[in-house]
Amino acid sequence: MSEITIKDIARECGVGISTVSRAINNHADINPETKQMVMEKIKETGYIPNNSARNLKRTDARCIAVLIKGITNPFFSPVIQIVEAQAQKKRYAMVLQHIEAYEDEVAVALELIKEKRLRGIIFLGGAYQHDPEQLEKLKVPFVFSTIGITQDEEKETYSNVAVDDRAESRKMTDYLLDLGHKRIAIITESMEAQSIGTLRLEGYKDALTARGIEIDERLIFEIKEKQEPYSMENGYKMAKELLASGVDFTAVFTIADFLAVGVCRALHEAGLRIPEDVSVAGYDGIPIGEFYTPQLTTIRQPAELMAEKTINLLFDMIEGRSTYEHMVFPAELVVRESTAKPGR
Amino acid sequence: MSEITIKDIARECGVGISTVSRAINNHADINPETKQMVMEKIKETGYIPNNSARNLKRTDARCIAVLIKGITNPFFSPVIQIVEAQAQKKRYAMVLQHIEAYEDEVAVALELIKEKRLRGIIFLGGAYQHDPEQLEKLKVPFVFSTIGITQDEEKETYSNVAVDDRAESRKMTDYLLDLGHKRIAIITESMEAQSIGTLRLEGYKDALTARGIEIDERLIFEIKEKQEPYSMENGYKMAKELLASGVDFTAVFTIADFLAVGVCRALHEAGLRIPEDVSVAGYDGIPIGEFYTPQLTTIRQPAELMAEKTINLLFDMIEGRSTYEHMVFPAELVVRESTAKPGR
DNA sequence: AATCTACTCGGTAACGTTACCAAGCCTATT
DNA sequence: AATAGGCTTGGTAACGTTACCGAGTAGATT
Repeated sequence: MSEITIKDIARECGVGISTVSRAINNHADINPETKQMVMEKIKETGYIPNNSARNLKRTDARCIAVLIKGITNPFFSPVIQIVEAQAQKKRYAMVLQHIEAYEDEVAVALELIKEKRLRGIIFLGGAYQHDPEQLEKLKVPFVFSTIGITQDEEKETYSNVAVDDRAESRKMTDYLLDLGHKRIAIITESMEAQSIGTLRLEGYKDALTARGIEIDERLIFEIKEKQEPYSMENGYKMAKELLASGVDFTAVFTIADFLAVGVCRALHEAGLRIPEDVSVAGYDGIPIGEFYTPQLTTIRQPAELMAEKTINLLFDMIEGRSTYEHMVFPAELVVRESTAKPGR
Repeated sequence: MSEITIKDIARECGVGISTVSRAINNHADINPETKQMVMEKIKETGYIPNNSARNLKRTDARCIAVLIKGITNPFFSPVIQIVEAQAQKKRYAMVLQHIEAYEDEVAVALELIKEKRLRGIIFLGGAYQHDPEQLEKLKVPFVFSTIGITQDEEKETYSNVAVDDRAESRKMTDYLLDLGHKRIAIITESMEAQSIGTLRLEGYKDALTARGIEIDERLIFEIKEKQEPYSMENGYKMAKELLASGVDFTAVFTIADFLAVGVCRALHEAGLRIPEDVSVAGYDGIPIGEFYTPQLTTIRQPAELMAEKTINLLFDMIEGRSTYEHMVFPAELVVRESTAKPGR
């Protein structure tokens, strides 16, 4: 049962273990013939180096991690792929760590750094506020991606790549207002979760107050569900609540496309036509929005571009070309079939 | 920059490193007071044990891995969550490894086993045929989940938890035939990929031949795309091809719900009504099918149940209560809005 | 008073690998 | 002929941790 080690290979080949190590790691100081002989033996025996031992000794481990909160979000999918591709190009390994909504991403990151010899971390999704002292402890370059930006000036201690959620949310709300909608319901995350949802709600409020429209709390629907807030099911449930409440509205803005899908279904079941009777707008720009009927009006985040900038920024930090940076990307208002002028 | 180690803790506490190790690992042979003192120091200094060193020495690592091909599949999401929860209950760590469609899952698994001291592996998605010799090398219990079952008797060498894709696919085809459809187009994966797509196509053919209907190759559309075959976009493209081909059909059966969504969109754009003009059926039972308009008729796999059985089976194997088993679960034909009697 | 047991604890040898140093051999240079 | 320097190679000391052995202390038993 005992595993085969580098020593076994060395013995079988009649060389020293240093030589085997050199063969494996593409070191310069080795005779090509010796190297080939060793490599053949390795392939023959099916030997695989023990990475724990490697990481223990090595000084130049090339490994980064991506920490994801909520793996279901299809928005992350291209991000992961791009990051992985770029990492591979730089000959870095990438580990993917999925964490639950209630877990503390920074604590998990700390463990991860020790375990692997991590050179960098990318955070996907999650809270936008962290204990600076905790972050300090990471001691490894890290980039928050898609976590929203705040107005705080103390944001100086970390890097992030994001969309200005508040401004983009306002953009969508302004668009709906421009269409002539006056009573816009919004379906958002629980305010307690310090996540992007909070910022998007702020943007909604900004737009209304800028036009002197009073904010009607009855139009704001908060999702209590903590586990997986951005789900179609939650959108469906909230829309049912909205309909049952009897409050007047001509448009629904959800802070995620998944929610919008659920809303559309609920409205459809209630016999309401979209967009003739009610307009529905989402946020994220996930693929389903393009193939749903009606196609969803949304705010599309430049996922691919952001992913590329994220990984590049991380490597810049790892290689000392940059300390930290804050990149804000413009998102795009994509007008499709689900929104129109109020019809009544 | 040097990391803080167990030695530092021992020195600071004025005890031996063995004592610190005992404190960390909840060993019995330690004075509760000493333990508390050490633990406080650890918390104070922010020390985190180096997992590489641990895994190198340890004999009882408690870690399993889940290997996923194609992370975007929402079908896997509940599976991962359930597996993780069960693992946690058993105090096992779980690592998630995402691999590309073209990668060899067994080879990746081999590396993973060495790196972490894996006690078991679960394969999600991927080919259903593997080199038995390669599998032999794993030397660690593993379970294939959702990879389809074959008729081969040489399947004796591994465990799997699956749905009888061929039979279920036939079930759907029979249902469409019973409705009165005679010309059913099928959108499937490339035959080269030895994946579930192949089995589902077989089921389709079974149903037709059983009724003496000749198989019309013009109704079979294979997705060439290797990267991410089960996408809405591919469904859309294939449906466009189907429409452009001018071949007659009254129903479309896709081997994945995502494909069905794309098909629906393409049909909608072509001015065809679902199900009045064309019936559309999917496979998988992902959430979007319930919230799409029209709601999709599909084959729903019991994902949660399968996940639970998978992880239980793996632990049975790890703990020696079982060697290997083949579990086949019945899937459910869910009839919803997207299918009806042919209308013409 | 002597022995025994239970409870603690420290020292040390691994675990499998890589980094580093020293040494051997050969060819080219002085 | 002697030295220098480039290629190769092997030996050995770490890396940070846990398993194991042995030993010390205290109270309980003979």
